[in-house]
Amino acid sequence: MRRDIFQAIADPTRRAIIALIAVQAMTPNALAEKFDSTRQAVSKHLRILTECELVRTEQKGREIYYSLEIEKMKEIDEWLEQYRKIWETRFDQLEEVLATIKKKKEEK
Amino acid sequence: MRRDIFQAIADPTRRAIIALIAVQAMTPNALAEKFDSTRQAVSKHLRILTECELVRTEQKGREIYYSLEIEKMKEIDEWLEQYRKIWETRFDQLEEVLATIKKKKEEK
DNA sequence: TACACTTGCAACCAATCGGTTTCATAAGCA
DNA sequence: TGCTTATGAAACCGATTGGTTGCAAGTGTA
Repeated sequence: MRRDIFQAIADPTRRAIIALIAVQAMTPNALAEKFDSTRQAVSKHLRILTECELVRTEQKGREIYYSLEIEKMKEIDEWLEQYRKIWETRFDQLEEVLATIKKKKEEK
Repeated sequence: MRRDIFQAIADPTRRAIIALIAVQAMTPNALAEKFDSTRQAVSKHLRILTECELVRTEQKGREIYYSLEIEKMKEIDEWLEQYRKIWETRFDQLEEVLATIKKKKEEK
């Protein structure tokens, strides 16, 4: 199935997983302990995260360590960029307005 | 129903709506013309966007203009901030490594 | 080899999602 | 006052989601 990073971060449990493995690599079992749901449910989330290349895996014996593919997170940042431009422009305009007000005040 | 901004941007049609109304306020009818689905489907998306306060509405006669609440988009930026820190740190570390390599080269 | 542990996958299920059609309401216009 | 236009809400539907249980495969260990 075609996975999308925006769909991946839509679920709060997956965002929590992302936050955890961003700090340090973790096994599915260790992750599952942090949540109320079963290990299999966490495993499903990890599969979704894997499908959209948000995580990296490293096998160590019979354990598999999952860690965050931070580069992929930049995709969200890139998407956000167009909107950041807008709010920065608005902020600049606001500053301009404030500066004008201040100037007028000083002229009085 | 409790709405979440991450859930709101998960759908590609909603992201397209966001992109359109970021540029200029639009009516549901005008928006629906841009998509293959019905006006009612677009209306549903607008309701979801409204529920999580991502859009602002302005009634003009019998038309309702929808525009983007850009401030709300900052929430995503704030969430992303923790990860931006990570990739910027990694980038700094990479720069450091490159600088060291360069230095060693020059010492030869 | 036998057993315990870690993991992924398949089957199933209730809830939600994104879409449709139908209908009700409100505003402009002849 | 009718008629058209713009919109939202409700009812319905198939697909998807997030969860479960059960099972199979691979790895470490006594």
